[in-house]
Amino acid sequence: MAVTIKDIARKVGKSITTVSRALADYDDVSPATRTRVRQVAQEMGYVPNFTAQHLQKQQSDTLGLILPTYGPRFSDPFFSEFIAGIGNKATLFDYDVLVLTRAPGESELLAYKQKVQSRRVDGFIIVRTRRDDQRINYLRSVNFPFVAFGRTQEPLDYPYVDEDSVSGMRMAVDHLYALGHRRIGCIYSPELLNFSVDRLHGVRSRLGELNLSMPAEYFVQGDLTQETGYEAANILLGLPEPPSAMICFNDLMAFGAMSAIQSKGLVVGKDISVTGFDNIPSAEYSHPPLTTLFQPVYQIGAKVCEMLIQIIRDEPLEESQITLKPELIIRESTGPAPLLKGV
Amino acid sequence: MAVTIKDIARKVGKSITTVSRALADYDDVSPATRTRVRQVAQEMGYVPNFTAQHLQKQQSDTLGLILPTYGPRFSDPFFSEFIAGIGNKATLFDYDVLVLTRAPGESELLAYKQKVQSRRVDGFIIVRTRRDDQRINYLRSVNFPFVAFGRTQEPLDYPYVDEDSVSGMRMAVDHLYALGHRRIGCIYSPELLNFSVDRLHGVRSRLGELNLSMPAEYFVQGDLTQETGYEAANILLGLPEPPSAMICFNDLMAFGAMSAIQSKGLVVGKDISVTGFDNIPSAEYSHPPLTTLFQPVYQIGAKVCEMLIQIIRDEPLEESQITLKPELIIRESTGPAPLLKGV
DNA sequence: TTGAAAGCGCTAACAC
DNA sequence: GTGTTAGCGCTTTCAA
Repeated sequence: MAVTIKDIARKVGKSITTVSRALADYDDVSPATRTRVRQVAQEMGYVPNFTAQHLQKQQSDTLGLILPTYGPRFSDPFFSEFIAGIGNKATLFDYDVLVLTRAPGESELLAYKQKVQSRRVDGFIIVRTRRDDQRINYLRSVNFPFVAFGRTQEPLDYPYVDEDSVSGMRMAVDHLYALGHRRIGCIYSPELLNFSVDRLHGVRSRLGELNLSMPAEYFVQGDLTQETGYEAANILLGLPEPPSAMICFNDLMAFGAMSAIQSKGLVVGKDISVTGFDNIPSAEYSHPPLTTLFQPVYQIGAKVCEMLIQIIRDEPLEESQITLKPELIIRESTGPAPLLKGV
Repeated sequence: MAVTIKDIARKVGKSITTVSRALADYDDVSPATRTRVRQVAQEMGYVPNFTAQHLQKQQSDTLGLILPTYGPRFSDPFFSEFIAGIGNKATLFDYDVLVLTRAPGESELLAYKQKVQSRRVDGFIIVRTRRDDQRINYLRSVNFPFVAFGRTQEPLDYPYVDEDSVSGMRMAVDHLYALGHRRIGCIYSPELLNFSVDRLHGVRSRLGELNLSMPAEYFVQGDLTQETGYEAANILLGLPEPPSAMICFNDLMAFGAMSAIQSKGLVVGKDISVTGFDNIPSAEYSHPPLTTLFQPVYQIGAKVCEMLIQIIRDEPLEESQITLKPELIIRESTGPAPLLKGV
C-alpha cells in the first residue's frame, strides 16, 4: 500500500504534524528533523495522497475542459493542438486537466454544474464560445473561475482570448479582390458559434465596401468538417455562375472544398481559389498548400490556461481580454481570377 | 458555500449518517425519511463533495490518459477521436478522464508513478505502445490497472486492444501487387513504436513472398506528420528509379506524400499510388480519396475505456487481448501501375 | 521545536 | 430505523 506521513512519522519517531511541516518547508522545524524526514520520505517513496491533501485544502489543482463533441467521429486537429497547449502549460504550474466530452446542450450544462458543485475542478476553460453562451452565463452567475477561447455576441465582462475574426476575414476578402476575384463564395460554419457570426460579418462588410455582389446562394453552411466542406463546394460549383473563389471558415472545410474542386477536374489556385482559417500544420503540406489565416491555437491554449491559473490563485491579470490579429498566410491555393469580370 | 450532508441533516433533523444512507439508497432507512432527505437535498441543490467521497472510498473514479506529445504542434486527428471514444464511454459509467501531456521519456514515466502513488487515478489508458514499453513495465510491476491500445514486442500478459498491423499491411501490398505494382516504397514510422515494427514486418514479409525487391532506399522514415510524409515522398521521387507505389504508415503521412507527388505534376492513383492507415474522416474527402486501412479509433477508445472500468471494478473481462483485423478501404489514390515491369 | 487535537466531507461498522 | 463513533490522509491551529 501507499506510504503515508504516518509511516514516515513512525520511522522517524516524530509526530505526523512534524513530518507534515518538515515536508511543507515550515520554518519551525529543526534543520536536523527536516533533513531526516525528507530523506526518509524519499527512501520510502512517499507521495502525498492527492485526495486527502485537497480535501483539506479545499481545492483540487485541477482544471476542467469540456469538449463540445457532436458525432462520434470527432477528429478535429484543432482540439488536439489546443489540448496540448493547455496540458503543457498546466504541467508547468502543477495543475492537472480533466477532459470531459459532451454534446452541447442540457447535459453539457449539467456537467458544468455538477463539476462546479462537487468541487471537482478549480476552474474551467471554455472553448468555441456560442453567441449566447449558457456555459459562460452559468459560470458567471456562480462566480466560478473560467477563461474562454472566444467572445459572445453581447460583450460581457469575463476573461478571454479571441482572434479578431472580422479583420481576418476582411484580409481574406482583400487578398482575393486584389487577385481580381469578383465572385466570392463562402463556406461558413453554424451561426450558433460566435466566431461564425464575426467571420460572416467580416466577409459581408468587406464585400459590401468593395461593392461586390453577395447572392444568398454564394453562402453555404458547413459544420467545420472536411466532409461538409466537400459538399458545400459542390453546391457552389453547381451554381449557374459559380464563384471564382471560396472563403472557408476553417482549414478542414477548405481541404474538403479543394478536393471537390479537383474532383471536377479544376485546378485550385488557378480555376478556383480557396482560403481557410486556422493554419493547422497540414495546411502547409496540402496540395496545393493552403492560403489561410493563422491562429496560434497552441499558444492560445497555453495562454488561456495560464490566465485561468492566475485567476484561481488570485493573481492579477495584466490583460483579461485579449484579441489577437490573425495573420494571412498566402500560399498556392489562391491565385489570379481566371476571368476578370466587371472590373 | 456548497451544501453538505451536514446542512441537510440539520434541516431534516436527522443525523448525517442517516442522510448519507438515505442518499446512498441503503435499505435500512424508512421510506419516509428517505423521501424527505432526498427532497431536501434536491431543494438545497446538494452535490456530494467529490474529494471527500473519494478520500473515504479510496478511489477516484478517474481514468488517466497521458498523451505522448512531441513538439508543440500536436495536431493528430487520431488523438481527438481516441479521446472522444474514451470520454463518451467514461461518461456512461460516471468516470472522469484526466488528460496529461508529456514527451515520452523520464518525465513521462515519472508522471505515471506520481499519479499512481498519489492515488490520483484508478487506472490508466496507454496509447501508442512502444516496443519495450516502460509505462507498461511499470504499471505491471506495481499491479496497477491499465489497458493499452497496442502490444509490445515481447508478448506480455496484459489487457490490450490492437489492430493486426501485419495482416493489414499484407493486404495493402497484395492490393498494390494486384494492380501491377512491382516497385513499392514505404514511408514508415519510428521503430520505437511497436506498430511500426509490425507494419514493417507485414510489408517486408509479403513483399518477400511475392519476390519483389525491396532496396533499402525504398524505405524512408517519417514521424507520422503530414510534413514528414511530404519530405519522405520527395526522397522517394528523387530516386533514380522511384517506386510506383508508396505505402504510408498513417493517413497524415499519406496526405503529405500525395501532396509531394502532385507538386511534381504527377497524378496520384495513376502515376503513383498511395496507401494510408487509419482512415481518418479526411481520408474520404482528400483528393484523390485515400485508399487506406480502416482502424476504428473511436470504437477502440471506447472499448479500451470499458475494459479498464471493468478491471477497476473487478468484473471479469470476456476477452482481455483483442486484435482487430483492419479493413482495406479502396479508393482512388491507388490504381494500375503505369508501366508493368518484370512481370 | 514539537505534539495533541480538530476538522476538511463523507462512509460504514457497530450499537441501540 | 437511526445515531454514535471512528477513520480515510492531510493541514493547521493551539498549547506545551
